[in-house]
Amino acid sequence: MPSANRTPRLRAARRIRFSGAMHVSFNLAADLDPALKSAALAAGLPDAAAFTPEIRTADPKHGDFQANGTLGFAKARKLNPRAVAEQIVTALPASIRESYDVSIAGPGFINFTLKPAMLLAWLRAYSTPAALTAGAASAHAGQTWVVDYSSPNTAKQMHVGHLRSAVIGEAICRLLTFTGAKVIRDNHLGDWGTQFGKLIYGFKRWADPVALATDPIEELERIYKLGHAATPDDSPELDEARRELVALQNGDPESVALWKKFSDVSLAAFQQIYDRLGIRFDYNLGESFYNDKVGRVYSELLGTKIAEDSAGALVVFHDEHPRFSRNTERPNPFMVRKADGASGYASTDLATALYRTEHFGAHGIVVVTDFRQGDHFEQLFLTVKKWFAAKHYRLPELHHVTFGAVTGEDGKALKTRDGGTIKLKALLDEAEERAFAIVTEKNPDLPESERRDIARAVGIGAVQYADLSQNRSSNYVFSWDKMLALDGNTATYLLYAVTRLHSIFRKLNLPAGDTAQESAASPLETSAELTLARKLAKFPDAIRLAADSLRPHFLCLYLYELAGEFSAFYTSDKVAVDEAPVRARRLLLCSRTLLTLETGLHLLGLRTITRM
RNA sequence: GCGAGCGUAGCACAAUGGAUAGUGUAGUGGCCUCCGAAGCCAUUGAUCCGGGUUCGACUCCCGGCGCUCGCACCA
Repeated sequence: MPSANRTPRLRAARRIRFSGAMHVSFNLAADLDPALKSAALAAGLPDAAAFTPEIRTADPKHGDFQANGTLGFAKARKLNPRAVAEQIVTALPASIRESYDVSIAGPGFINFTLKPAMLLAWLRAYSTPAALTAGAASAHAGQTWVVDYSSPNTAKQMHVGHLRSAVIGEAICRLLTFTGAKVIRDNHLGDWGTQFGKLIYGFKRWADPVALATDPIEELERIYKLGHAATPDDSPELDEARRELVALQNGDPESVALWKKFSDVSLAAFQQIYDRLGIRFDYNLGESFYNDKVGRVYSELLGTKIAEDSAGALVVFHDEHPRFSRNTERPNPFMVRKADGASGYASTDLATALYRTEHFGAHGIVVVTDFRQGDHFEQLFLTVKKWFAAKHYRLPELHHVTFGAVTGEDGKALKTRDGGTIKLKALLDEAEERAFAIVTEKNPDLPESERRDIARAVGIGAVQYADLSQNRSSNYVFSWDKMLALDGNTATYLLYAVTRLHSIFRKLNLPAGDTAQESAASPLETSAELTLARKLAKFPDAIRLAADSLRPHFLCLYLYELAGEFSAFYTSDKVAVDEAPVRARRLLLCSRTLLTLETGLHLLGLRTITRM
């Protein structure tokens, strides 16, 4: 029987070469849509040109992908959906049949299950960070996106309410970069406005040089509170504070020097937080930067008759809109210039949108703030659209990424002016301390410096992940235990999976994610291997979902499930077995899982570690 | 008053109009002589109420109820 023995081996060898040479799409589901459309035409279905396959990733118990489109298509034409599905499936091109097991289920769903050989071909094709990046980079290739996030007020410490914008914004930046965009990170600081009159007023009276040297931002915050308390409405003190503001706006050297000092001190303090969160802005173009750019906004909005005078102020009504029309009980106009001639944040935001479009050539602008500013940004975007259309400026995509406010135990939003808010620095410190205690308990033999480093990654990661893993636009109540949880669907679980993977390669004395021995891999076989491989091949879908919707929690969910499949695989299938082909294919899975988890976690802004 | 967002097990969350609504945590019961138990396996438990659209609704529409927030010179 030598020939019978020989033939399959030859075929297998050819198969591998063939798989290596043929094009394997990064996003596998993308191949199904055109294939089903042409199958519908080839099957001669009535009105086949109108058929849309509606490809979705499927519940794993049904397969990898499913086509839902036959149901609606058949019903609308009084056809039997299962019969339609059968005609389409029969007409499917051979390439699809080679890659998938195809079945029809229930009322007419078409299910596609990737064949093990196709899974392996995909895993071989996307084996490096460069391959993943190249695969993902088509979505926003050649585009420039400006992301406006964090954006705290200067002269105040960041508190827990500032966390969400910073963490979500950074993850969005990384997702956009990964999908091919050139991203400009812009910190739109609140560094201009009436509060600086009060701050200078207070500074001149109560500044403590010693405190200013040791903890400047704390001292500035103290001074501002004093200044605010000392200048009640209609008081002569408030008039004095206003004079300070006018002096600043008129360029009085002493006032400008003070203002500059406040900004520098604040930025330095913010950067300490940003460093811990892995954030580095390209620009810190705060409101002050647009101070001399609002004049053009006024004249162009007036010239195009988009803005009008109302009670002495310059405002924009959107009469076609139910809420922003002048014809409502309590009109809510977009206030471009106040009656006293001063600019507000509407005018600086308009100037900002123009600057980002003209100077940065933005294709898209993303602003990350909590939902309370929803009306403002809706009005802003409506106004920008009319303005840019009237002046024939190119209109970028405008996105307001909202999220719920962080509230206290009473359900009320935390506010800076009230005492008792939790400082962001204190939160991060506490996170690291809790993580350090756990690391020390679990792994007391590691040197302290390494335990400290691990605690930073785990503790900060827990805080980041807590904010990223939920989509909710409703508020959430701040809780130390919730924010710093280290069990369950948390960063800890994902980092633990990463460290186990590193440990496997360490034990075998192979470089992390080693791919050298993969050619020896035998076909995927066990249930745990196949389940893990299927999950790995869904990475592109998770990226697409998260990047398209600007919702990082889709990526969190995917990574958590991937780590779960890995943990199950790790428990049931030993990697370091003696049979070389089995070991090779399991190491291939480990290598790819490590690559995917680390790539995904870095996209979320988390730092990964090799031991914990 | 007008409007927006939210309402899913005890608690905290998920579900791009699809199949038996998923997970964590807490509870219960198992699993370390064996690549790391910060883990794995099993199990109890839920869509605010009432209509509508759809072959199919947590999801879309209408009407209630509840919570949070926004509504002219603060940002």
